[in-house]
Amino acid sequence: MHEAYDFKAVQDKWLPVWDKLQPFKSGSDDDARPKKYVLDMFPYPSGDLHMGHAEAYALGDVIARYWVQKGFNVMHPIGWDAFGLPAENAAIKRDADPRQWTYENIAVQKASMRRYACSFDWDRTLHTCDPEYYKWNQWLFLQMYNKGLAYRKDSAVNWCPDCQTVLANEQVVAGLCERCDSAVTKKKLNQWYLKITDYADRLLDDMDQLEGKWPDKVLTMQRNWIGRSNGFEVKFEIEGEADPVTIYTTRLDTLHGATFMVVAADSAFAARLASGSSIEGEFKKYLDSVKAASDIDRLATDRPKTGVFLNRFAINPANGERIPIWASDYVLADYGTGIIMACPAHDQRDLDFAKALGLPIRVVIETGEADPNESGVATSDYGTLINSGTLNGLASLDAVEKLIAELESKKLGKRARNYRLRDWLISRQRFWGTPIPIIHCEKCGEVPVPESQLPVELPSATGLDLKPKGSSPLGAASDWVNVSCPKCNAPAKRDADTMDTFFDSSWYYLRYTSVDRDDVAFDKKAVETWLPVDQYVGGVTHAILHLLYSRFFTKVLHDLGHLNFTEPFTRLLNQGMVLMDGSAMSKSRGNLVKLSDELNTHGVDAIRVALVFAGPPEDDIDWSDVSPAGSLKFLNRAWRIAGDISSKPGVNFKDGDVALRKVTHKSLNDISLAVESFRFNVCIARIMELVNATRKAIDSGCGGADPAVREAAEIIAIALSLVAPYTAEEMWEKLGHKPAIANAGWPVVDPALLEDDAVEVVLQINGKIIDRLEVSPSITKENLEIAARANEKVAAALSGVEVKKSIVVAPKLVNFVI
RNA sequence: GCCCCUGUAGCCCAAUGGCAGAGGCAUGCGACUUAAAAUCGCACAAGUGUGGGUUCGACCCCCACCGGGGGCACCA
Repeated sequence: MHEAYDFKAVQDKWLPVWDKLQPFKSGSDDDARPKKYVLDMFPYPSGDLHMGHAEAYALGDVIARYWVQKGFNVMHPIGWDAFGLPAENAAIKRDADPRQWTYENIAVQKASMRRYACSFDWDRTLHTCDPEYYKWNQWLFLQMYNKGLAYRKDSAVNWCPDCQTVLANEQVVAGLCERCDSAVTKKKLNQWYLKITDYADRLLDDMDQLEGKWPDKVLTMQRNWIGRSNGFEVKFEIEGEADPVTIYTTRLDTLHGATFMVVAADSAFAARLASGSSIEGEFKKYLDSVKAASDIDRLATDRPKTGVFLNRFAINPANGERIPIWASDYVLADYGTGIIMACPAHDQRDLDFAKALGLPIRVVIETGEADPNESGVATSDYGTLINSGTLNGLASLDAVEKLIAELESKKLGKRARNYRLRDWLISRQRFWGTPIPIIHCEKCGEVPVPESQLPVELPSATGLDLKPKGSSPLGAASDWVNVSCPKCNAPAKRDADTMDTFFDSSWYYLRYTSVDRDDVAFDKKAVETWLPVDQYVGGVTHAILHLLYSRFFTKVLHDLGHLNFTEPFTRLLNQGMVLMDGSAMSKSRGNLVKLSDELNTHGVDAIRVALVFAGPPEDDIDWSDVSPAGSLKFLNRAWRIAGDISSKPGVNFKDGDVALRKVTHKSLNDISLAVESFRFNVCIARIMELVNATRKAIDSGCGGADPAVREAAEIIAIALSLVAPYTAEEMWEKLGHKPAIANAGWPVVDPALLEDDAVEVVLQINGKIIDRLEVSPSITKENLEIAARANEKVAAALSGVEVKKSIVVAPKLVNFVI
């Protein structure tokens, strides 16, 4: 009778030992070993860790621990994304300082991570809410400010009425606040922006080097988000205006079909065209109705088109035609020039508008499809030009070339590009974030805080009303906000807004290299040693926001001379979500599975194994399909093997049972391949297989004293150390070794043992299997065919018939076509 | 509406174009037990969503459709 495996005792036994040995402390910058930087997305400290964290960190851990075993100098750090609204909301509820809530939660999560046995280097950790960290946010902001990459402007911004703060475009999902699901409205405000649009082309083009290393899904999402469009700008004269206006189109070939012009109703240009004219009242009424509509209304695609005629006319430069100008909300003020030429026959939106308001529709491209006048469906394919004067008969693309040449020579048009991407709005009217290091002086205007005065620390929250009210709570901290101008010493005020917390996370991966430095954001040599990140692991929820911003920051810092690379994350793994009964776990849904409960019931290792084994890492896991009890059973079986080994450590494995050794080395080979290709579920299946084979060898094969059995057990322990570190360490001790198994080294596969003595070859006639044959794996094609023809059943089938073709794949199959 | 991913035993999942099954869960039977749980052993099952095509040969490649998931959705 075996003693029972007591996971609780094993956990309590090894944790303090590892704390002392620190098996995952990364080496210094001049370590001779090749480096690997494995990075998990850092958590937001809202309460304790949950199932999603458990999965993500288990996966990252497999990778980090594997490279440690392989002898790499691995850096695997963790920190906390510690600024943000939840801390502030919790503080408001409890009338406390957000600091307290945040640091308490960090302590809770850190303790959980230690128990969860994450292979983090605890000497490299950071909290973005520490002044030692956000000082460098401010420094970075000023670097960008000095380069003109951070600027202020007035514009209608996304406003969340619930959070009482502005949102970046990326934080608005289908018209709703991504955080609280409130309907987002527009508000005219003066705000800080980062000029990410300057980097649009590079952000797009550099994705070529990420191809195959990042999930296609993420690359596609980023490409869509940037939304580069290649087209043309064309100037149109306006009757009664001195200067022509410019429109943007991707379909220059349809220029002759432009039967009207539409300007964005909420643009300054529309207001100017309307002002003082007879339709001004009507226009204002329309504009008011447009402004009242929420984003959700605007986004409804089946919404009927509306607009108002501005009683003005433009001249189509292609044919001199006088076309009416309308204002409508289906044209966006902040894309292109906010003015379009409308070609209803070949653009569905324009067609819908023309039909709704009774405007002419002229087909100018013959595509062979039904006439849009009758079908109501715009024909958007390229084709042959008609109704287009001298261009008639030309193919679309030829017409474009001819037109652009003419327009260019008359300075009426040129090739142009547009992007869906907008500049990144970073100011937030909240307390718990990085203060923007700018002082507003009546005389000098915006004055950057001198570098020597950084950080601009947040004042104490005591006495401040943190409740959202549309302006930053910092504005009320009079001791803090009132300062003298660094330039002229006159009384001035600090900028009271704080930065979007995505600013914090856009460069934290650089800071890990230099957490103990207070004189620089990051040490150049350390960064050049460790970066770029070799493997980044995190949720697909950050496919656009965080990953796009981080790529942007890396390029900016590169251009400023601080980095020698332009992409921060070489490889990216997106783990799936952990669901319960088909939907995301949440307290309100009542389907929340508490991680701490599961850990108490089944132990850390069993939970880690269960999560990793549940399926491919990028797939969602349904917890109702997961069996932590089954995982614990498996760990038990593995652990018992260590107790059944009766040979001494150091015994020569070469003297062991060859059959088992072959299984062992085949498994080892498969395990390595599976880990390196992120098929961690397969990796565990292979370990299970090896455990089963070893069990059999002990019970009914070569027995527990055979060196091959020890070899198998040691390889099981080391492979298991990637996923189930406690069980592995316990096995390692039982096998007579000293801790830590994390540093045992990855066993080397003996290629000679991967060769089978004999393999089974399939014999087919016309693709149908008629027999099997045992042959040597090194058999030649010729010999295999001879052997196949000699087979009784084959010979019988082939006798008297003509073999049209024989396919011989050594050493797998022979197929005779008759 | 457009684009992408996906569909294999009751369930989760494996299978460089070459014997559909590696592993697990669940289930059934047996061993141990006074009994049960745990444990151990054995067994069970699909012809790969549907219809075409390419190929000597297709879960794998191509086309269409169906179901599931995701992204984009007035960006001219």
